[in-house]
Amino acid sequence: MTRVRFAPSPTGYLHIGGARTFIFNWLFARRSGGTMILRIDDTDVERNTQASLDSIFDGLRWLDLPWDEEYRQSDRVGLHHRMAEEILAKGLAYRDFTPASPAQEEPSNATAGPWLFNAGMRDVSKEESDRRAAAGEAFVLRYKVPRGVGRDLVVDDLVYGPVTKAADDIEDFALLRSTGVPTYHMASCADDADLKITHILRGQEHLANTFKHILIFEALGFSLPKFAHLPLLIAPDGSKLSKRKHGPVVSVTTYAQAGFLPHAFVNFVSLRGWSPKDDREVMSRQEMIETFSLEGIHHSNAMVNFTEDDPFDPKAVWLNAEHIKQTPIEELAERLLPFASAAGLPADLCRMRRVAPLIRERIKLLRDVARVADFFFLEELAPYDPAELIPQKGDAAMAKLVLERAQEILSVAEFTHAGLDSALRAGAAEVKIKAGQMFQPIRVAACGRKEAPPLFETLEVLGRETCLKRIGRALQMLSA
RNA sequence: GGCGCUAUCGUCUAACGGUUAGGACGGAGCCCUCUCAAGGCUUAAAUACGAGUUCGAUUCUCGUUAGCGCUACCA
Repeated sequence: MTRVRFAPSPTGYLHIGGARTFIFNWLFARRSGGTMILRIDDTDVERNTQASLDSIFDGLRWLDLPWDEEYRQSDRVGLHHRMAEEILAKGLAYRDFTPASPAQEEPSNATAGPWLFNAGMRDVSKEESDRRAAAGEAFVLRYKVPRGVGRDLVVDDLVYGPVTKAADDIEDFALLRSTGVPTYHMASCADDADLKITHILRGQEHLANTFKHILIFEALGFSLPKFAHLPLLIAPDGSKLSKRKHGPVVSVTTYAQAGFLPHAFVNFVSLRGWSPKDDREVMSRQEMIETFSLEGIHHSNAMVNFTEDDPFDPKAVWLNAEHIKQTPIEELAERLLPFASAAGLPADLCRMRRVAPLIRERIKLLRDVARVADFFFLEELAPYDPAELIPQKGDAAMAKLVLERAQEILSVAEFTHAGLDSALRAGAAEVKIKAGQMFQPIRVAACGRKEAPPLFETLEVLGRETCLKRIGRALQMLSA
């Protein structure tokens, strides 16, 4: 039985890269009929925040890919300690009493060569080590990486193939901090083993850590899970996406708030670093589950494009538009409504159901509803330039003529697409102008701008009363 | 610095060792059209560099270069 997990640490909001790791795990689990586990890796007490935790849950719930089991590492420290003790008892770890030095935490100091271990500490006798520990001296528990025996470790990665690293190049990494809190490596491996995780799909930044994890599994006598590392998502500057460096543009919440459809986001993110290899791009959830496989995962990093003025990758926006076009009207209306309300429009679901079909292929993000459809909901049109009322190759007199004629027509015309179509075209013919010249002043009068959905449907939804009122207002503006 | 990973149009990607190196986004142009969209068509745009193996290399090997990641008592 396949068991996979997504294990975020609540040290920042959920970002695109994390979301993709979750999505790939989810897809892999669903594809294989396995179990998807969410595990909150909150061992870094210093940096954990409730806000981050909330952001992670908000983001994951928004994706709408439900998981099956949920754990929190802080509930399981007993287990981590037991396993760390076991490694120590087996003589595969040792206490390092070297005091923590801030200098050592700065990676920039490592230019002289790789740090591998603190000299002397590996060889402190068991008796002395026990005595100093019993006396209350602080220590870091470190894994005693086999040295000088020419041992090679190999990760048989499901994506990258066999990757080898000499044990001599691996530093004596920490298992327990001097505070007694288990490190990520310790806690993660202990939990993966205990939760019987079968496949670990995670970002490639962990590929190098995997050798340490193999050592831990080995020390504990557990069989290894399968590893599959994912190429990184990078920013336009080429660096790995990071909340600290790139800010809210990489946050899942930013996409949600802009009006991405959750599945469009999932679709977009899945296509960075994975390909169905058959040129398909717009895919349903079911299609993705059926198509997903580790074979399609690449080895090289994928870029997510965003700029100061445009936080969203054009491809993501395009995919969102495609999914919007495929969304049934009723569902679309429901999803649009909160965005209209948030923009301060007095929108209601009933009216939105009629507006949705008119804007469905005119919006790329749900929030566009406010920009594109405001005039459907506003009682009073926002001020606009009366010059807009003047048709192509026409003048103010023509605009006036058109609007007066429109007033007469719309007072009596049947307010349906067909009725308005024939009545307005006939009107244009009577005053001997082109249909386009007839339509523009009416459109601007009704919508307050030149760009709008097709005229007849628009008038129909607006209704006779509103149309006449707005045309009257436009006429006033022309004479003013 | 050490170790690891990677390298196809601007971006995402396709291509049993044999293709005019394909698709998509974005760009440009044309068509359609009551505006805006949507849609249709056309077009520009890539195998990082150098060797080797081979009848033949985007594909395999080596080197160079470049990028990224790891090198913490962060994950």
